[in-house]
This record gives sequence, structure tokens and C-alpha cells, in this order.
Amino acid sequence: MARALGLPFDPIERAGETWEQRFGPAASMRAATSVFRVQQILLARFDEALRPHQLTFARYEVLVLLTFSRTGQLPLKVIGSRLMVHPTSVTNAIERLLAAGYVVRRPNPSDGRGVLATITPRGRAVVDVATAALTGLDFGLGDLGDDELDTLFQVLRRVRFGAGDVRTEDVTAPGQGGTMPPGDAAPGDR
Amino acid sequence: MARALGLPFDPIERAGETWEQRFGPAASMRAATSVFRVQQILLARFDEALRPHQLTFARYEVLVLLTFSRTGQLPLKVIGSRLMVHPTSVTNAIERLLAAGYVVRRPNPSDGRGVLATITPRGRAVVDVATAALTGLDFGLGDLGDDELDTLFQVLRRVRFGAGDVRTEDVTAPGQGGTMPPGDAAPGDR
DNA sequence: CTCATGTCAGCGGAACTGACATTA
DNA sequence: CTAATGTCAGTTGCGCTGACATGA
Repeated sequence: MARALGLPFDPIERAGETWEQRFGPAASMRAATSVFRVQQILLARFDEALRPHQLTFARYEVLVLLTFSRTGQLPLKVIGSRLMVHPTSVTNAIERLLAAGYVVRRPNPSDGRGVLATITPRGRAVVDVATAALTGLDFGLGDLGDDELDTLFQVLRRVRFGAGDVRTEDVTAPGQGGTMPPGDAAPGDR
Repeated sequence: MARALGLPFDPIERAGETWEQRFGPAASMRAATSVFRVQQILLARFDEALRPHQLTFARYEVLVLLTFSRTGQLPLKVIGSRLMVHPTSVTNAIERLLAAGYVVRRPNPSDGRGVLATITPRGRAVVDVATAALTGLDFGLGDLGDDELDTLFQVLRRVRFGAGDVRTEDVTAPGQGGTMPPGDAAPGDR
């Protein structure tokens, strides 16, 4: 759990005031610093909730992705590209999930180089309880209203798209997306 | 640098659609996941910009905090509480900064248990160039306007305060804060 | 041949725990 | 005495690099 600080002032706001006197506009620095701090808070909450199930948030995301596929299995490369993690991190996460009995590995019959990770019944069961734990926490964002949650998502999406997460020239317009069925073999997964 | 993905769709938006069919409202999950991804993007950008100066973002923050103090020195405990990091992490960061010649350590004359970190002229110089590098990147948030930067800060602040970063019962009201002068011996640093 | 997929060994940085010394 | 400050040793988790094997 992230330590509660209990300072009588907001350290980021305080830093922003000094920053403006010293360096100039502080809006970017304050926002970026806030992203870091909130990520730290959320990660601590998630990992605490998931630890009893021998999961970290990163591994939980892998399992959820597998449950979202039609057949409960995905090539490792798809896992990496969807979750935006390094190939070696995928290998490592799958290894841990394997040790916990949540997935099995097998060669990809349609690509001799590839490996398929398949979720097990135990894996599906732990996803259910872990998801209940996280939604019970409101994903750490229970202090925000629906409008604020959506605002947060929209603003951060602009940052993500600017970083090249998505080929924006042909992405479906926000708000009317979803014409493409979710599945495990979506075109363009690279 | 965080890998640019170039997916033809937004993986978080896609996950949110499936989530709603499977588990229910996805607003919290989408927002939380977005915070994680943006933090990853920003950290990669910052560390890339800071690496030539033998700094990480965490160590850069320590140096900036020191330049913000009147005398250029702070007890390690104050560094830890302002930057919200674990005591052993402070010790480690100071050790690295010491090795790079950016700070010196000395016993705290007014508390025999404590240690003061003092920024060196080299440290002040590297803060200037590193700050120029980061502001040149707009802290990774150049795709956002001033209004969005402020919205992001405000929304994330609600999350931070909810986590106990600040004793909200006596924090100065946002927007008219700043009555307390910035300094290195602010009351209530614990 | 090139390119893609994945593993392996190893490294760096960060956050943590528990034990401990020192001092307020 | 208790509580606070900080260090030390060690662990975990993550993200990376470089080298490599295998197969498309």
C-alpha cells in the first residue's frame, strides 16, 4: 500500500508554485508528476488486492486478455502487442502464470515459431475473483464520478495517440467505435 | 523509448468494449489502465532525455527539490516525505547522485540521527540543462492544451487526496493556495 | 537470403521488508 | 523508556539489451 503522507499541503502544488518562480509555466510538470503519483497509488492498491491470488496487475491483465479471446488462447506476440509490453516481459509473465497453474503453453500449430498461451479452468476462476476484488475497489478511482473518469480517459488518450499507440489516420472515430468485433485474430495486430 | 504500437485500433478502448459485455461498467478500468500506459510513455521519454546527464527522473526530482530549498540542502527525511518515496529509496538515490558528484552528504548538525544532502555546483548546473531538456519535451504532454493539463491535474488531485496524500481537512483551498512560502523547513513536514 | 517469434542470460532501477545502530 | 532517522542486506518485479535458435 502506498504510504499515506498526511502532509498539511499538496507537495505537487507547492512544487508548482516554486517552479513558476524559477523556470516558468508549471502546468505540464504538475500534470506529469500527478500521473506518476497516481500510478504509484493505484499500482499499490491493485497489487495488494491481487497478492492473495498470486497475481500482479501485469499478470492479471494477461489473464483477462486470454478470457476475452474466443478460444481462451493467444500467441505471445499478440499478448505483447495488446498489452504494450516487451517480448521478454511476456515470456516472464507467462512463466509465472504457468507456475501458478493459470495458463499452459503449447506450440502454435499454425506457426512453428510461435507459442500459444491457454488459460486453464483455475485461471478462469482466479480472473473472476480477482476482477471482483478490483471492481470492489472501483479500480482505485472511487473518488471520481463517471464524468471525471471519462474525462481522464479522453485526455490521456490524446497523450497515448500522440505517442503512436494507434495509427490515428485510420482509427475509428471515438464514440462510434466498436464496429470491429472483439476477438483473438483481429486484423492489424501485427 | 516506449515502443510505438501502430495498432489500427485503441487496445484500451477495445478492452473496454469487451469488459462491458463481460463484467459491467468499464469506465474505471479504462481510466486506470490509461494512467498506467501514459506513465509508461512519459517515464520512457524522461529517462531517455535524462540519461546523457546520468540522471533518472527520480534522481532529477531529488535535485530539483534541493534547488528549491533556500540553502540547497535538506534532511533525507524531508526529501522522502515530499517526493513520497521510501527511505531506502532516498538513500539509494542520494548514493547515485553522490557518485555523479551532484550532491554531498553531511551529518545534520541539529539532529545527530539525520543526514543532510547538499547540492553541488555541478548538481545545480545539471538541473538547468536537464530542466531545459524536459521542458523542451513539454514533459511529454505537448499534445495537450493548457485547459487539458489543468483538468488532468485537478482530476488526479482528487485521487491523490482520497489516498491521503494531504490532510484535506486543513489544506488551503485550491486556486487561492500559496499563502505559505516555499522553503525547506515548512511546518508539518512530519 | 531476410524477417519474425521467442528464449536466455544479464543488467539497471525502484520499491519493499526486516534487522539494526544511533540519537532525540 | 519509546520513537525517529537512516543504513544495510536481501527480495521482488519490471523493462530492457544482446545474442541466439528456430522457422515463415
